[in-house]
Amino acid sequence: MSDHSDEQQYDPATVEARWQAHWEKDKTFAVPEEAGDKPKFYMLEMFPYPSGKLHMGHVRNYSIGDVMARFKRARGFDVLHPMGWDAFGLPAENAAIKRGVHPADWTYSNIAVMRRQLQRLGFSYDWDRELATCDASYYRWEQAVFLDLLEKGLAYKKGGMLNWCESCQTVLANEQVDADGNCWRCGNPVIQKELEQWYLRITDYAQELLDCLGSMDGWPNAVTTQQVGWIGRSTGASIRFALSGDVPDGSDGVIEVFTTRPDTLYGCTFMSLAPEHPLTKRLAAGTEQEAAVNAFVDRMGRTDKADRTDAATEKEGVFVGRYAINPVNGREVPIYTANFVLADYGTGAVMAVPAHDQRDFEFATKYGIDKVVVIDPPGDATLDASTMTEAFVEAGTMVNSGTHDGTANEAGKASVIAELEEKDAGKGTVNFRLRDWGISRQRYWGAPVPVIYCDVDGMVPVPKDQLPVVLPKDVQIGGEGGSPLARHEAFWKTTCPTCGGPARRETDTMDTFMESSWYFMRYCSPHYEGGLVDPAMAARFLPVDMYVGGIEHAVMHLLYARFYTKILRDLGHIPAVDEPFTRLVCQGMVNHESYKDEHGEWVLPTDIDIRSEAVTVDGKETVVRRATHKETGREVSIGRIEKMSKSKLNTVDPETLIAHYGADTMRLFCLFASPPTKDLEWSDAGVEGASRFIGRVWRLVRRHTDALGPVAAYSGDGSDLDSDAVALRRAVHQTIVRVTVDVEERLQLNTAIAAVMELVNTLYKYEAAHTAEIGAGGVVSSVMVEALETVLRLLSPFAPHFTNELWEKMGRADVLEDVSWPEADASAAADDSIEIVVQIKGKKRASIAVAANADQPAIEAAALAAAAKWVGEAPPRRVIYVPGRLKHHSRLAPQKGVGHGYDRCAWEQRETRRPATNMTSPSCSTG
RNA sequence: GCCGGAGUGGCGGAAUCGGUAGACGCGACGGAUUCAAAAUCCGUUAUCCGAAAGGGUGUGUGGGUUCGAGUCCCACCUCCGGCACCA
Repeated sequence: MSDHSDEQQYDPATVEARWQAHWEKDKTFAVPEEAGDKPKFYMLEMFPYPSGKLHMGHVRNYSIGDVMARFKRARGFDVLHPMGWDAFGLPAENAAIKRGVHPADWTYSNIAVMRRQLQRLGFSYDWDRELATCDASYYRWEQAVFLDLLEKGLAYKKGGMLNWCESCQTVLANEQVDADGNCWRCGNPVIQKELEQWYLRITDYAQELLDCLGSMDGWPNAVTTQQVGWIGRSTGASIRFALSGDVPDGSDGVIEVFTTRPDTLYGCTFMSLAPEHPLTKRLAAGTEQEAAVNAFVDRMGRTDKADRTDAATEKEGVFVGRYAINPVNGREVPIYTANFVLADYGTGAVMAVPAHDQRDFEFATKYGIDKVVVIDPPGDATLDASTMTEAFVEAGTMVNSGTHDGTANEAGKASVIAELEEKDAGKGTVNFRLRDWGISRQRYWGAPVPVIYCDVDGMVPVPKDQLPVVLPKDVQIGGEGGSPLARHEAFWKTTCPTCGGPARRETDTMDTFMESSWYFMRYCSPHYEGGLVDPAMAARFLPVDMYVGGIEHAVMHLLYARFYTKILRDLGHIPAVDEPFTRLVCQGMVNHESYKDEHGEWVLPTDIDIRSEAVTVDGKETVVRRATHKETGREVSIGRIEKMSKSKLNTVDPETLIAHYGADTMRLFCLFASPPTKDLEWSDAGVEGASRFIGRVWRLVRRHTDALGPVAAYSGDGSDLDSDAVALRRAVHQTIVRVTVDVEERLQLNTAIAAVMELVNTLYKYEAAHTAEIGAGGVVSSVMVEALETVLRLLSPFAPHFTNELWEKMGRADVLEDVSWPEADASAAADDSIEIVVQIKGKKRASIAVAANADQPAIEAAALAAAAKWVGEAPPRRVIYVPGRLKHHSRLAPQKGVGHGYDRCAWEQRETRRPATNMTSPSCSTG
């Protein structure tokens, strides 16, 4: 009610709106057109899918990025910090089916909502660079690149068994099927379906994609190791086995296998083909096995791939009725087809060595096939195939292997390959687990593949001057299956660019990961008409210096984007860029407690009341949190802390919280509650704490602006200050160092905020002890102003609204976005007195305060005196002096003029303390 | 099974190069202010023994290296993430 308290009370809604309007009007975050003297910094966060509204994960992701963008700006960089929309994709189509909204309308209205939410959070984006991947002005360049890839043979069409999601009605790339064989997006089971589709030859780049990982120091280990595993390089040999007997139709009489164990070739006793291998049925044709093989292959074709390739599935197979000849020992081995052999890895055929491969062992045991030992364990032991219970897969010495006998098996790999090469029956080779990237999607809401089919000329690329192939808006989107484009005659009916005759357009659209593979390039020159990126702007801004996003994209988006970067480099668009993202930060998940009622149903956090109760358990008093339902009053059980998800009803809505607390509070909480790379546990009490801190700073600054009016910050050398003021300045300048290191080097934003909180606590104490002096307007006032200004400057990247408001209230004419990052004054930050901890045998026994410039003998003397009680009369046997140890700054106490421990002195006096007669110290001896 | 990551007070988390474990925040408790409450401000808060001074114990478990270990080494346990019949 009183005007004074209103003035002291911080009102986020009005203050934040004011600054957001200012940034928008002023285009504060636009990058200068021309590159000047400043270095560039390209700060990027993964752009969102416009699903409807922001969730907490977005708030956290973008808060982290915004701190870095604003910090780098203050550090003197030209910061490129764009935002846009990953706007193609299935949810738009599903919404259309469910609610009758057109995907475009749904998408653009979601974008409008989410853009407003982002602006409401005060992020420092250059909105003039905003892009949406569903705009034809964006995807036309993707289509142009596709045509280049087609020309170079890097894009091709191939039929085969594909991952198909029945629920999404489309194919999926291998990366998009999770470990349980479910769709990455909808979670429904993925089945196999025979289809033709478009692929990009990512396998051509497998080696480079792998090689570069080794030097990508700015990426988290978790991501690079995942990518290494996904690429899955293995070295071995390809070996040609000739068929025994007459050669069946359609075969050149040879079956090639890939193995990583050429050293076991002499132990090969059969061969296994994938059921889908082109020779499987042909080999069986005309033999008495024909019917059995056909039945087996057909049955496998109907079996779910996830089940078939589950390691727990029992191995089974059928003899195909023919034999192959082992090229090194001439042994005739039976050929089987087996369920566990994968058609799309290696050649789809494997040589089987049951004694040294567990899968082959199980298969051979089941079907009574010979086992031949060719590797014996190190030492004198020899293996007996008839008594083995499992395959011997470890290193050993080669036996039964002709001239290789006695060779260590590792060396034998090379010598067997040499023998194969000599006999022209094989060679050393490398295989990758990575498969080509399937990019066709049988859906509407994506970028059309720019290709036309003509009965006369076959597949004809759309001429570049006819791009873009625009996605038509007037489509019938229904759930009846098949792509809406395939039912849209005006779209697919066209004429052949070559012969002018009637032709049909490709109705597949591209995987949305295509768009997200190069959007960061388009941001460099989003309105450029001459190509996908203006070469000058690409040269100026690429690569991205820091990229922040979720780890769920470790092998999908992040692998595709790396591949696409290399493609575009080789096409000449970005000649100097090998890798897109110099530093990658994967932020942790946002988690929240989950709640269930007595029926085991999930309950919303907003529907319950939580209270703490003191209870006595086993005579010990502890605090227990209990929850009750607001409406029913029934007890609700507090469950595990889980990732926020709609299904568990444990989400919190950013919009509501922003309306209540303001953007600064939300940002501060997200950044303070845990370091960026770790999971964050949502806590309403924690949000309150962040809000309280802002209020605390607000009141502190307002008290002084009211009392003092504009006062210049202290600029002297400290010689005119008393010890308390010197100590205060020391705290200020030490905080500058801490925050700078935490943000710039460690990306430890939580401790950066904690450091400012400490400084604010110190200021409160100083204020209480020196009210009169501060109000007097003299040098002490200016020291206080220096401190307050520093707090605002250090806090501005985290909470830019209220800091700007206070900056203005302090009488500053500029805005914090134009104020450079504070520089610490080394002499002001230096301690005059430091605390030394004295350890005896590693235990802390005393601590002494010494002058910062005290030399070692003086410190040792003081330490000895302080530790006299422990050392006794005899001199210590050994003194360890550890200079220059910076310890945490937690014990700052400016009023007392006590510094903090930079040095340490440890004492050891093993023998003198414990006489040799002490039997409990056998290791001691009298010197 | 293989590959990553993590385990620290009642809770979220600090501890930068092997050198004072528990910064900062939350919660709790006490005090000030208030008619009262909220808000705010101040203080206490790992644990055990002790009136205190002081001391013992303590970073998932068990060993080891070191004057000294949350931090390094060895062997485990638990949880999270990824991959998994890739020959």
